[in-house]
Parts: sequence; C-alpha cells; structure tokens
Amino acid sequence: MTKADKKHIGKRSGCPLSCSLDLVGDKWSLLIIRDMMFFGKSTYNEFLDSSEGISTNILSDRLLKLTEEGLITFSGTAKRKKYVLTKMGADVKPILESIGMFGAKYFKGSKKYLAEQMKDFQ
Amino acid sequence: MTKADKKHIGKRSGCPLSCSLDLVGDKWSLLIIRDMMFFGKSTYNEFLDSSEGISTNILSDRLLKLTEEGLITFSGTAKRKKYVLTKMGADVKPILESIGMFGAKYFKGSKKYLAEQMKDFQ
DNA sequence: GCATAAACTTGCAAAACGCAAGTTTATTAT
DNA sequence: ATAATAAACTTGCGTTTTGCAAGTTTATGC
Repeated sequence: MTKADKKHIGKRSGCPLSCSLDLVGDKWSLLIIRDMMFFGKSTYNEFLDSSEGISTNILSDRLLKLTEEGLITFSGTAKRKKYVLTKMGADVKPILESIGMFGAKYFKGSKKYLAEQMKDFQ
Repeated sequence: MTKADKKHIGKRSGCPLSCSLDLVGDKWSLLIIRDMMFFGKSTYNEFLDSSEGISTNILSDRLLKLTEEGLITFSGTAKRKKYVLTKMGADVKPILESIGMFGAKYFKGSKKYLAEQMKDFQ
C-alpha cells in the first residue's frame, strides 16, 4: 500500500486495528457512542450536556463522520433529529466495555462516577 | 469537576472510558502497544518500520507519554533502548482484541493483512 | 578510524481543536 | 398572534497537534 493509496482511501494500513482507529481513534467519537448506548441519549443537545464538555463544532463534525461511516443514523426533521446506533454502531459495545474495564481498574474514582451517572439515568 | 480542575489533572471527567481515552485515545498509541504485544517489537526503529508510517517526532512523543503514564518502560542505554510493556500496558490486551475483532468484521482485506503479518513475524 | 545505524531533535507548514458568538427554524408561553 | 425560548447547527479565529524533511549525537561493525 503506497502513501498515495493510503491518503486516497483514508487508511494507514490494512490492519484491522489501524482501520478501526482511523474511524473512532479520537477523543470524542467513542464518548458519543457511549452516551447513546449506555445513557440513552439521542439528540444534539443531550450530547452537548456530557460532563466532558465537547464543543459544538466538534460535535457536529463527529455526528456527520459517524453517520458517513455507518455507525449511526438519524430520524426526524433537520431541526429535530434523533440519532440512533446502526448494527455497526452497536457492535462497538465490546470496545467500550474493554476500555471501560481498563479505566475502572486504573483510575481511582471512576467507579464513583459510574454510580453517579446511573443514579441520574435511572 | 470544574474546567480548571480538568485542565489541571488532564482529565475531562471521571468516567473510566473518558479517562482511558485521555491516555490512549489517539491514532498512534495503541498501534505502538500492538507492535510490542503482537509483533514482538521493542526498539525505536522497529516501531518506525510499521506499515502505518509513524513520523519520528510523533513516535518520540508517544514513547515518552506512554512511559510517563506507566504503560511501558525501557531497559538498556539511552542510545540502545529496549521498550517493554508494564503490567498496565499488558492489561491493554482486551482493548486491542475487541477493536481488532471489530475491524476484522467490518474491513474487507484486514484478515489477509493479518495473515501476511504473521508470516513475516514467525 | 570510517561508515553505518540507533535514537532522537528541530523547523516549519498544514490540519485539527477549542471557544465564543451568531444563525435559522420550531416549539412553547402569554 | 406574538414573543420568547430552544434545537441544531455554522462561522471566525487563535492555539495546539500533526506530518514531513533534515539535521544531530553517540554507538557499533568492518
């Protein structure tokens, strides 16, 4: 795979790990999927509310990219969108779980955080 | 957690997923760990050789950060370093596996890539 | 002792990010 | 009916991160 090829198809290599990271290997995409999968969020403003504080332009960008990549879709009108996970998006679950387990092991206080979130969520 | 707090401790929230992404949520860190864990790589130039083509300054930066964060260490002299995974680094394995499984499912050709890599590795 | 290699560092241009403010259409309240 | 509020963005701009090429320093091999 030449450098031009890589640029053209937007992949750095054929490695399954590398290809996946080209999709969701940033600091926000997986958090949006987390909010949909575990906290039942589906609208722009719900995503904005997350405790991590994503900015509006980045959120727009990620919702568009995740849609183009086939991880999410939406229903409703342009001004009242409801985003939902596709099958591909739902298949991200084991990734979130393994990263979450790692975090729960190595970051003190993160279990407390989960308890808080679940209380709000019901 | 206030915005100043977040900046100070370098975390966006207490969420275990978010905390983990603050460490390895970029396009290169997990590939370096992959190279150590699955392809037996341990030196700077071995990492440089990967098919994804990481640039030298980014590799330096990531090796330093991964070391500071406790995921890797090194032995040997400054000019002949051998990097190894710590226990914390080894605990990243389920993350790599789940992302790899996802990639193998959704990216055609990535299985072929794996076969190639394993042939070279032996 | 000379050339090659390992492990970086530096400089600079391009891309991505973060923040604040503004825009447009839809719903809710009076 | 109209005014205010809210949803879902967009735009502008300064800062940070990335990518690429070239250079540096010390160690090894011949």
